[in-house]
This record gives sequence, structure tokens and C-alpha cells, in this order.
Amino acid sequence: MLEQKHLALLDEAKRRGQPETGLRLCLEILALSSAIDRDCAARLAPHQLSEGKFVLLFLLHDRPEGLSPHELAERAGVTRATITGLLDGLERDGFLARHAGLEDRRKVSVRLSAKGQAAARVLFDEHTKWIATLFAGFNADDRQMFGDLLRRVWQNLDPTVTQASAQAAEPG
Amino acid sequence: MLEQKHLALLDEAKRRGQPETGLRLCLEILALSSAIDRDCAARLAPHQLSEGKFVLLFLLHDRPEGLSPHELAERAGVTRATITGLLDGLERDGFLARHAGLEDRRKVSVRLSAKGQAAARVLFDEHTKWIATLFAGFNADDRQMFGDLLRRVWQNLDPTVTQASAQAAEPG
DNA sequence: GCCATATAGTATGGCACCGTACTATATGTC
DNA sequence: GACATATAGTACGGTGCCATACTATATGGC
Repeated sequence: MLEQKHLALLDEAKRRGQPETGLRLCLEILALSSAIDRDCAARLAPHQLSEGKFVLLFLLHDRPEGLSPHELAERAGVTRATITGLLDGLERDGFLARHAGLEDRRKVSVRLSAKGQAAARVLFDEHTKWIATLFAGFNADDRQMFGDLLRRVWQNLDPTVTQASAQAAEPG
Repeated sequence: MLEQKHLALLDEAKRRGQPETGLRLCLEILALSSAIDRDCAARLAPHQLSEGKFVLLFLLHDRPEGLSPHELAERAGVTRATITGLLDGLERDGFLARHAGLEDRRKVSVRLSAKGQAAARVLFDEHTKWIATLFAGFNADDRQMFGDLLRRVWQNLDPTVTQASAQAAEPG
């Protein structure tokens, strides 16, 4: 349930006579997340989609007026530059199209094609259903306990770095 | 404690009238891991190191005879191509050097410089100490419980994708 | 109306990862 | 010893992410 690099790290810690306390547990969290991400990527790849592209798809779903790259960046929590790249791929593969802005001529309206709409509709449900299966066998108490434990780690994280993905870190 | 994209996903799920069961919890695991990775990266960046480079550093530490790129790839759980890139950066920044193999002339022996040795020695301890602080306040029972919950999710993951990072998936 | 400034989108270059393809060397078989 | 095959390392191109810098358009102050 760990990755190679994690085993290596544990080995080195043992070699240095350090206790495993917390270390293994932390690596298990990271390994589980990576495994979930890999699994997610593997599910989307056959559709020519990545996780980032999938997010844009459902952000645009049922939104005939479209969204601007700027809004997409804010809601997805990535930079506008990243959005440009994802849109290039999605447009190339026929999931959406960029339309020139009418009021503000700097703006672009991004709208799903029929293919994009269909993909968003179907894949979102598939995705959430799949995630639900990961927690098969968990009752409300288990979930409560799990969430509490996660939050306790979260609170120990360096608060200066933690806020990331808010995109506008506005330094100084 | 969630990222923008996770909030968007939860919103969309709510809009579709789907239950949150498991979904929010899953996103919290992913968000926590990302936060830990970000924090880790932020700690290493001032030393011109990434997490991948850091792994190579401690794999090579106290190993005067060095390791080959091939062995590094196996132990780090990434491809040889990735190792080439990491070594390029580490060599450029003076952490290590490539030495021609003597017995097998295809092989290269990668060995840390004094700077690399020093960095590996200091940073590894810093790193594990930092991780330990993330679990401050956790007693043995908490850790046991946490690990059990993680393992239960792990077992629900698609077994065909789960094995990744073993590098040699040897298809068919 | 004019200019400084802000904003929208993109381009460019960097990083860490991958898959694939290539070169050089080693090895096993005949 | 020659040749098919395997292995070591790298090159190349692709992805998703970032920071930075650039162009076009909008806006506020005068």
C-alpha cells in the first residue's frame, strides 16, 4: 500500500534509527491519494480527458452562455495560463469552442459542444458513483471519525502554505 | 480545507441532487495530500530541490560506490527517463556527478558531491521531523484507527490500477 | 479626449512525470 | 566469432502545472 519511494524513505529512516511514528501513516495518506488520482486518470484517459479537463467540462455543463477562461481559472483553482492549455486540448478534441466576447472584446466565452455536454453529463455521474464505491462499507461513524482525523492533520500544516489553490495569494 | 475544484465538484453534485456520502470525505483526503505535497515542495524549493530530487539524494546518501540511473529508477518508482531529467538538474546544481561505469560500460555510477552529502544528511532529518509534527497529538490508538480507515479505502480501489509505481507493469 | 492603470487571454519557458524510440554495450546461441 | 536479443542511458515529444512577460481592450482621473 506504499510506493517505491515511500519504502525507500522508510528504509532510510530505519537505517538512521528514527521511529516510524507518524511517518508511515503520512506516507500511506500520500500513497492512497496518488492511487486514487491514478485510478481517476485511468478512467478518464479513454475519453481523451484528464482530471483538469474533466473539471472544466462539468464547470461548463448546462451553461449555454458559457464561462470565460478567467472564471474557469478561478473556479478550478489554477492559473489562466493552465486554462489556456486545457482549453487548447479540449477544443482540439471537439469538447468545446471559444467564442469571441461581444460586450467586452477582451473576453472569450467558452461553451461546450454537444459532445462536451454529453461527456459532462455521463462522466460526472460515473465519477461520483465511483468515488462512492471507494467508501463502501463506511457508516456515518466511520466517516465522521475519518474526517476528524484528517482535520487534525490539516491543522498541523504550515498555515502559510496551506492556503494555496486560492490562486490570488497577493504577496506583500 | 478543500480546493476550488473540489468545491466546484461538490456544488455540481448538490445541483444534481446527489448525496455527499463519501464524496466530501474523498475530496478531503485528496486536498490534504495536495497540501502536504505543496508544503513539502515549499520546504525543499529554497535548496533548489523538488520531492523527486530529494528522494534521489537520500537514496545516494552514504553510498560512496554510487548507484546507476537504472537502480535509482527502480527504487524511486519512476521511469529511467524521469531519472535522466532529475539527474541533469542535480548535476547542474552540483549535488552529484555521473561517473562512467568500469565493468559494464553501459552503466553510469551516480555519486553525491560533498554538497549533496551535506544536503541529504540535513534535509532528511528535517523532513521526517516535519512529518512527525503533522501528527502531533496523535496517540497510538488514533494512528491505528487512521491506518485502518485508509486501508479500507485502499481495498476498494480498482486492483488493476492500484499496483502502479511498481514501474514494471508487464502487460499481458 | 488622453494617459496611467487594470484586466483578459495567450505565449514562452521551466519542471516533473510519462511513453516511445534511439544508441551503445553486453550476453547467449549457434 | 557472428548475430539476435536484452539492457543501460538518453533524446524527443506530450501533459499538466507554474511564473513571467506580452498584446489587446477597458476604465478612471484629469
